[in-house]
Amino acid sequence: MKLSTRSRYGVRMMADLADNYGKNPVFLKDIAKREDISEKYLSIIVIPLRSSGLIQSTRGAHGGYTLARCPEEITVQDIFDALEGKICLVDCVNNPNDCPRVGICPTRDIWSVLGEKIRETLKSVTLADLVKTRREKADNNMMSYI
Amino acid sequence: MKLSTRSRYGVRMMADLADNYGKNPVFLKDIAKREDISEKYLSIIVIPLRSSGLIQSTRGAHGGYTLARCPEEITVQDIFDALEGKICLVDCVNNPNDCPRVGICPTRDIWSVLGEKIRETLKSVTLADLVKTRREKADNNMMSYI
DNA sequence: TTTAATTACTACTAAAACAGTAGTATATAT
DNA sequence: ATATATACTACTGTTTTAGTAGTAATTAAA
Repeated sequence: MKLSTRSRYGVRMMADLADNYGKNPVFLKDIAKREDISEKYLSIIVIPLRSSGLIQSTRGAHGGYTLARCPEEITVQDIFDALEGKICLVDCVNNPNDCPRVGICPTRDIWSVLGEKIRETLKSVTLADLVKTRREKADNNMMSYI
Repeated sequence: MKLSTRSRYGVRMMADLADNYGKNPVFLKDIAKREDISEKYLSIIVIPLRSSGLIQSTRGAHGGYTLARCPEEITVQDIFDALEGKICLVDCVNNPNDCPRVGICPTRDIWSVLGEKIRETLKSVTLADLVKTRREKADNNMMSYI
């Protein structure tokens, strides 16, 4: 079980946008530079984030991206939904009819519960939380130089 | 995020063994038939289960597999450990030195927490639990015929 | 109205992971 | 001896991942 770079980069991108919330639109180029991610790759990842309504874009010179809602109202779960589709560990959880063993299988329930726990956890973290820890970490780094 | 068939089949196989705990060793052939999984494939999956000490095997005619401990003392987490290695959603959680951004990255903490939640959940389910739900489901199926 | 800067979109590709299959070797009860 | 099991190694087709490449469309500003 590994997280895809797609999801991880997506969350980092969103955290970056959250850190710049309330300011001018942010260029993909700058996010890519700050987060050390290929701009081309980010330009693919950004599409589902936009089409799912989490961010807004402005084209052309002085364009860029901004969060569509405030950081408090966007959870990591929202980002996963946009980038991975509904997290579903096993098909039979969402499509019981696909598997003839559903009625007797004792393991299906675990995957269902586990998926729910994951969603729950991801839902409990907002972009505002991420910004907060990012700034705390930045402060700590500053302090270590003094 | 999908679970691999490897892990899922492994858990089903272990649940099957748990259901036969205390009896004679179980043939892979029979597990494969009952669980509707390729015997050849199971024969690969079974190896790490054995080498990690979760099951014992007897070779030759009248051979087969048995649980090495009682069903109450084997968790789904144990099975994942054997089949997937320690669940690690992102490398930087276990190997902080691999990523230069560890000191400032606000997302790493989430992956760490999420991994812990997953482990916690998987650890809370024992093979005995699985056997119990399996038998309950079997009973329900019986009832529906009356 | 041209130009530079930016997002939007489509297609392609190399590498890795996944899900198995095939075949042989080894052990053991009868 | 033989039939029946596990043990082990190597191979293979498919899918997913992690990108790259190139072009089109849009817009602010000179």
